Amino acid sequence: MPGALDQSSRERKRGAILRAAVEVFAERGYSGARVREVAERAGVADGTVYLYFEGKEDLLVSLFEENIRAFLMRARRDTDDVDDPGKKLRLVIERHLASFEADRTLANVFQIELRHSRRFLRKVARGQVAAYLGLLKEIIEEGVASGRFRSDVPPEVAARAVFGAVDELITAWVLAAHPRPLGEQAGPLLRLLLEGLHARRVGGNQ
Amino acid sequence: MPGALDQSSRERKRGAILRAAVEVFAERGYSGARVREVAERAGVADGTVYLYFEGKEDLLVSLFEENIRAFLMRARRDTDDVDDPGKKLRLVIERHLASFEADRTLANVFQIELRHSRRFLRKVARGQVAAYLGLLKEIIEEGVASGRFRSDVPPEVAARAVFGAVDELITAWVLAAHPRPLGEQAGPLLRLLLEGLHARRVGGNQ
Amino acid sequence: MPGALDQSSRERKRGAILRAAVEVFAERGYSGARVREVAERAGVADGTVYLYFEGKEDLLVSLFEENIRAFLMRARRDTDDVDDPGKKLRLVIERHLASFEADRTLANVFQIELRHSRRFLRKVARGQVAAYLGLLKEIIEEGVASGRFRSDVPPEVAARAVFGAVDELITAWVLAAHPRPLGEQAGPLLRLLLEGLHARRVGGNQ
Amino acid sequence: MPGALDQSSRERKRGAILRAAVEVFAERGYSGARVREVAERAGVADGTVYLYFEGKEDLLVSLFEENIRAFLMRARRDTDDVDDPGKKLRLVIERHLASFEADRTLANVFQIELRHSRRFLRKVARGQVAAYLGLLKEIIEEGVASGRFRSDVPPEVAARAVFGAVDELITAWVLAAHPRPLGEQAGPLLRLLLEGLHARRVGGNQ
DNA sequence: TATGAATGAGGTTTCATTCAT
DNA sequence: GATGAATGAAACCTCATTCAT
Repeated sequence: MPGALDQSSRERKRGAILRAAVEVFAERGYSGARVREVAERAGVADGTVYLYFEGKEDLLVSLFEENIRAFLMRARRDTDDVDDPGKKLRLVIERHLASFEADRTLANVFQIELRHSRRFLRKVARGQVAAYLGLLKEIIEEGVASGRFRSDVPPEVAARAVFGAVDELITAWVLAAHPRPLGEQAGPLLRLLLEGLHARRVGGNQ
Repeated sequence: MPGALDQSSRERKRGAILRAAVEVFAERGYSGARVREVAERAGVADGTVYLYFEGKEDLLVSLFEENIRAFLMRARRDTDDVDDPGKKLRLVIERHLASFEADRTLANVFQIELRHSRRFLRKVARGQVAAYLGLLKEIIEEGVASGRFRSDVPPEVAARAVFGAVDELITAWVLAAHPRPLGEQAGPLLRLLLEGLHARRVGGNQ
Repeated sequence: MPGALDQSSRERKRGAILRAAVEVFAERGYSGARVREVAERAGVADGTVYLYFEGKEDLLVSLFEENIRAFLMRARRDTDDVDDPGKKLRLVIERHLASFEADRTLANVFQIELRHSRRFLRKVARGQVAAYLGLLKEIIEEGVASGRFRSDVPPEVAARAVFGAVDELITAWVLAAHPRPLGEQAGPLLRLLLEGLHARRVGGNQ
Repeated sequence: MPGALDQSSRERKRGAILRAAVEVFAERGYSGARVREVAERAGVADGTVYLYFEGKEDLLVSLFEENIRAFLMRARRDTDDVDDPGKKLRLVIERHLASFEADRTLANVFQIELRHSRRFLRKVARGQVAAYLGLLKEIIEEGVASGRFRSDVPPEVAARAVFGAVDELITAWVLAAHPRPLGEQAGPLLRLLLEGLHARRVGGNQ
């Protein structure tokens, strides 16, 4: 089958371009990034990028979708055979934080470059992020249904608040010159979200 | 002093340009916005914009700084003679939500365009946003000191989480086609942040 | 006569603007010079410059015309009661070199900024420079008529060559980081122009 | 290597752009010239100019450097096997005049546009023009060493004077509405430079 | 499939000049 | 006369994308 490229070779090249894109986006920002530089680092010609992706923005979209899809799969697997919704939330958030802590370059792109325009933000918000919010909401709904979570906070609002809190911690970590480990912040954050700010009387909190 | 402009006249024109800028940024996004269009809507010549601002970016910076400064002043005034830190938090967050709900166009610019690049995000994060986070942190520290807030969540982390949760709700509201009133969400959000997700037994919280 | 400005006051202001212009042109070059800076240094408002000059270019024209007119008057007075055309040439060239050596800032403007465009160069070439070339030509023609200068070099060509040689020495002096005094070069230059490069036998020239 | 351009094809396009640039600079002057017009005349897109040159100024620099380099090579070849320094000078000057007479458009650019700013003038003066002055100086030094040229005119000064005289004749020719052939002026000019203005006794000059 | 030369749209900013006061 | 705020034209260059080879 001359001329035809086997799947794995295609995938390998595609992956190389995507990895180069993460680097360049992280270093130069989305609008500062040149397609040419992505191509160079991936070891292909400018035009080749367009054989694998629709354009510069598609690079960002693909980057995002593929990573978040993988994250969601792992998150769902993590929580599948857990019953306690509080524990589920803990597992998801810990994975969320850990995923980014493991790759600050990628975190940079996710927390910052991904949000560079309204159009893009909308696209992102409606796609995989909505799925992630959906997962959070499901967990919270389960919690409410089982009576473990309070029912006077709409799961929709709670899910967003949880997401926002985690997201903000990560953004701060990405922007900081000398960030403190994200993992350290999971415990306090969960205490806050699950137990609230108020001090409890005797026997206190968790 | 012929030729010289009195202060109020200057301020009026400056304000007109700034308001035009909010509109254009909201409609077209920061990079899609043209200085010419801002000038047109403000009823001045292109060059006049540069008599009042250093450039396109300064338009965004000024917009941001001036609005957040005003917000912070009001927030501090709101809370100055309140003792209960929980109530303080409530007042600040309510004002935060209300400020944006009052001007969706401005909200759009704040939640989205202001974050269009890392450089800008950093600038923003270090300036007035840091001051806002500082206010939240102060309130939380007071709460911890008085024993009303739990001490096992570092105020730094709590402040960021609170900010992130509020910020995310606003962003969702800005992006939504048919958003539900932000004001409605203040109550549940505060319940979540102050009391936590966990249900309390009889006589519980609130 | 209220409202009317006496002549001397007008002249004083005009002179101040012109002097400021020389400085600014010398420092920033013609196209780099801002009318505003000229006005500032002269201590007047931007618009005032236009009450005394037609515009930026007229500043340069006036600068040039007035200086060269003065130079020509002095040169003619210097040579009026000299008979020897060789000596006349010497006096004119020495004054030319000395005039610039006395004011390097002005020299800078004359040798460089004055030539910034074809249109300007033409205007300059046809005006006072033509008068200067005319003076040189007259002297040479006298020399030819009196048999002291050779007749096989058209005075027109000779005048231009003389001017070009002097002009080039001055330009080099203006551009040099550590220039040698211009005065030193008058002697050798005149020997070359009057006697030529060829060595003479015994008792030769000079 | 699909997509790659062979050398000659590159050179052809580069040459076309350079030729177009000479025309446009000559017609409109450096600052009046638009890159777009250069591109149009060369039959390429605006952006293509930037694939071959760094920018508008590089167009002028390249123009200059390449032409003067070629001129210098020819001049050195012309004089290589000539002994008499007077004859050498004649050959160089004749070539200098002839080169420009052959291309008035190019002459225009060289005599006028090339000198449009101090920065540029310096760059030009330090590069290939310095090499040309060096050639003239060498010839004169040889003449002095061999006793044929007088030793009381520093070769440095003589070289500049010679250059200035030639340069001025060319500039006049470029600016003139109805110029007289440059070639005609070589003889008188050389007589002046080699023999001087003074008439010689019996048997005269040359 | 891969290449990379070519394309060409697109916009901020400066600054000489004007003119209402 | 003097001021200085306002005007608005004008153009270089970049870079995502295309397409002939």
